Amino acid sequence: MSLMGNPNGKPNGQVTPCEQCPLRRLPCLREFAPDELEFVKRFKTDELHLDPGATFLREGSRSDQLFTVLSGWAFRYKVLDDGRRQILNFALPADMVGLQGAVMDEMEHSVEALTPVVLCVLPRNRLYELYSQFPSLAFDVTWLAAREEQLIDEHLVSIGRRTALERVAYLLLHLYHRASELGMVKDGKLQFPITQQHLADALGMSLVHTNKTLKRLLVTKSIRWQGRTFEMLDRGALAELAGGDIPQTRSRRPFI
Amino acid sequence: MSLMGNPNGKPNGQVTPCEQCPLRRLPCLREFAPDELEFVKRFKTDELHLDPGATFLREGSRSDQLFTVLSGWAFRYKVLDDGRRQILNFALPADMVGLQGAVMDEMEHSVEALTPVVLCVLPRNRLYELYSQFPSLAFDVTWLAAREEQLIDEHLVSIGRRTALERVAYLLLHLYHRASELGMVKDGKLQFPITQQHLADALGMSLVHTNKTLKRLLVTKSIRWQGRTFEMLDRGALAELAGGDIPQTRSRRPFI
DNA sequence: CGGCGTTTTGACAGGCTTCAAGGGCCGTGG
DNA sequence: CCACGGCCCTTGAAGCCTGTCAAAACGCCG
Repeated sequence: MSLMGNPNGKPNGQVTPCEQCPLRRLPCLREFAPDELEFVKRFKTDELHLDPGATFLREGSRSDQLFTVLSGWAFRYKVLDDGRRQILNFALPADMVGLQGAVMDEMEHSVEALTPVVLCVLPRNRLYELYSQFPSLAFDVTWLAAREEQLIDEHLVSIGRRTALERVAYLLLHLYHRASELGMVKDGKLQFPITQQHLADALGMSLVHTNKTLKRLLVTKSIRWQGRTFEMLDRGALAELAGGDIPQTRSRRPFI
Repeated sequence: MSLMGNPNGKPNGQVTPCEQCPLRRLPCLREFAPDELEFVKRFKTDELHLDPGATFLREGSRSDQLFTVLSGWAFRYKVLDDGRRQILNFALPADMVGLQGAVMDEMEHSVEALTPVVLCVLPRNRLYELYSQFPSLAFDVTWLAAREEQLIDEHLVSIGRRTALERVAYLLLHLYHRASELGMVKDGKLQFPITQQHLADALGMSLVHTNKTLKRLLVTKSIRWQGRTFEMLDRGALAELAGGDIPQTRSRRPFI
């Protein structure tokens, strides 16, 4: 795999042992059984530290590995020939990235880091080994894939059928909700590494109109967003504007 | 599972033995190994025959089974409180439906038959058994999930970033392409069970504008669409209007 | 201080939705 | 056999929503 455009890609640095994986501390994630943990330890070949802006998976390329996000934000996207960009969704800690490339031929989308990102590296050619030896983990991979599809489905509804204001409100609510589950929210405040251009490209809107819509949202005082800090002031009001709150995931979420 | 609104749901009819499964005749699908076939035979508990319009998976409900489409067309969709509908994608033969519901808690979308549909019924509570005993089949399930996500990704790009004309052209090209792989096209002609309302709901456009855009497309003479028959006249021209042809799937596609 | 990426604002054109109404096709029932 | 209703397709008109163009303000960093 190449890390073009990433001045700071540091493969083979210190690899955090899985026992101390930051993800294992998260209450929203399920625990590994001892033998699973043992297997995953051997499965993790490397750790990657990326700078913001680094594209670590590229549309059209073949990837030899798949990743789990250990920390930081990233986003999946596709671009058309003339440069139009569509952000498909955002990847946060505990999200798996690159499964499509691992299962199929080549990547059909790219992934870029928004913040400094730490990735757990899993070798693509051993994925089948995981399926053979640990069906429970294989099931978890499927769980993760199914959940991601669910998120995209909801996103599709937004872009297809929601008004501009609803779209913005829903996406912000969605991201806040996910970050909150991961313990990234303190006092209703969240470090938010997204620009309005990202928002626009995710929502299928122009930058200008995104900005004006966001302004309309801000005067409702349901949220505050200054600099890189996002603050939830009135979740109920925001959910109202979004046309409904986020559906809860009941089952215990796996990670690998 | 309930089959509300389906006057003709015929469970427990004659179940086609897997050896004679119509899908196995398709050259685009991979073969089962003998022991896989043996297992799948025991895994298939039933066969469901549905009428057009039957909703066989419903948003918000728990489903005890997942399905493989053996024949016919269906579509996945979500509706907002006020009735706005978004079609997420279309399901054709060899597509798996309901995996989200089988892996997670409850369905986040509904699925409705467009034509008479025959479904292969697989019990949800035995999915883990499949994962334990046949990692190769488990891998196939993941493959199918990954591919579906890929299709939705592309759809998301359409809705978010393509013009109305490009959207219509791309979706028609996409459906034609898939139907073609499945041997449903003869002489460039295809039985097309979709109304303009379906197109509109899939593309996130109004019915009126979909109609007018379709008219613009028809005068290019790249396609013909009369009654229930769709005919491809100039695929190159259509691909041009769509802003690119469909990316080919290289790896041999599995089905279960 | 200068440069660059991001955020803001205004103006304007046109794409798209909505409202409205008519036509065609087909199955049902008188 | 014909009338009727339902569903789908079609078309026109009006106006809002949204994209594009342009320019300026802001904030951050070397």
